[in-house]
Amino acid sequence: MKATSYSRPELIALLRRHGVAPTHQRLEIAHVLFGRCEHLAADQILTLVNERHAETSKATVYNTLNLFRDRGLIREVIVDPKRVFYDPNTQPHHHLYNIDTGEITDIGAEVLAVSGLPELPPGMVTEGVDIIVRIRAL
Amino acid sequence: MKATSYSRPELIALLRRHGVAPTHQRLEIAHVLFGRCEHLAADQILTLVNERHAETSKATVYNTLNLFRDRGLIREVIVDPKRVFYDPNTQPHHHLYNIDTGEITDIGAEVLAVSGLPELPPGMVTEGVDIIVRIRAL
DNA sequence: CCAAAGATTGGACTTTGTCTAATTCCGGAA
DNA sequence: TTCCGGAATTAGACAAAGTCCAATCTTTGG
Ligand SMILES: [Mn+2]
Ligand SMILES: [Mn+2]
Ligand SMILES: [Zn+2]
Ligand SMILES: [Zn+2]
Repeated sequence: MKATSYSRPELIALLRRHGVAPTHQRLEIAHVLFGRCEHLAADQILTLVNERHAETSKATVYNTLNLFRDRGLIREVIVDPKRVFYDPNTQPHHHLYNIDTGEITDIGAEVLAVSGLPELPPGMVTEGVDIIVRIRAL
Repeated sequence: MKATSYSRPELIALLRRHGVAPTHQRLEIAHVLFGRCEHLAADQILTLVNERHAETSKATVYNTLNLFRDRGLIREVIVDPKRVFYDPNTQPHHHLYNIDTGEITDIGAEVLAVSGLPELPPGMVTEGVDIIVRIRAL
C-alpha cells in the first residue's frame, strides 16, 4: 500500500518514537517489515534478515517481534494455526485469507462495516475486532 | 446453548450420518464435544476423554478431531496462536475472545452483520467469514 | 465366524516459540 | 575519546502442539 521505503534515519526515528532503542538487528528487522507491505512469519523474517550478510539470531527475531508488537509498531495476524504473521500495518483493517495458498491480503476498515456488536459485560473493553474472510479457489 | 445431551445411539447415528464409523474412541470424543457447549483444545479433550477410565491415545484424539472437522461435524476456531479450539457448533456464528482468560463465547450470526465484503477475484469463493471480538478487563 | 479394510497406538519426529546464562554492544557522562 | 553500567544479543537447551509410522487391534459385511 505504501510505496516509499524508509531510509535508515527514518527507521531510527520511527523506533525511537516508539521507545525502542535502535540496534543494528532491530533496524534490519524493521527494514524487512516496513520495506514491504506483506504479512510475514517469524521464520521468513529470519531468512530475509540474514539473506544479505547480516547475522541475526532466531532469539533476537522473536524478541524483536514481540517488542515491536508490544510497542505498537506491528500487529499480529492470527489466521493460520501453524504460525503467527506480523503486519506492519497497524491501522484498523481486516484480512482476506486464501486457505489454499496462505496468501493474506488487507481489506481496509472503511469498506467493511460490522453492526450488532454485543454490549460487553461491565468492566470489559474491546481490544479489537478482527474479521477474516477465508477464500478458496473454485 | 443446547441443554440436551446426546444418547449413545444418537451419537452413533450422528457419526454415521456424517460418514464416520462409530468406534469406541470416536464416541468418547464425540460425547465430550457434543455433551457440552464449549470450545475445547485437543489436549483438554484428551484429558476429558481419559478422565473416566477409557484409554484413548493422543494420536487418536488428533486423528479424530481432524476427521470430524473434515466431515463437518465440528469447526476449528483460530484465535490463540498456541492452540486450535474445536467448536461443536457448526452453524455460522462468531466469537468473543477474552484475551486475559482465554474464554471463548459465541455470538450468533443473526446479531452480527458485516457489510461491504469485497468482491472476490473470479474463480474464488468465500469459505467463511470469521469475526473475532477481542475483549479485555478494565 | 472370518478376513480384509480400517482404526488405534506408542513413540519418534517436526515446527514454532521461549528461556537462560554468558557475552557483546550502546549511549551518556566525564 | 574513553569508560561504565544497563540493555541487547546469542547459542543452544527446552517446551508444547501437532504429525507420522509401522505394528497391532477392531470393526463389519458376507
Ligand atoms: Mn506470541
Ligand atoms: Mn490442524
Ligand atoms: Zn494486514
Ligand atoms: Zn463457537
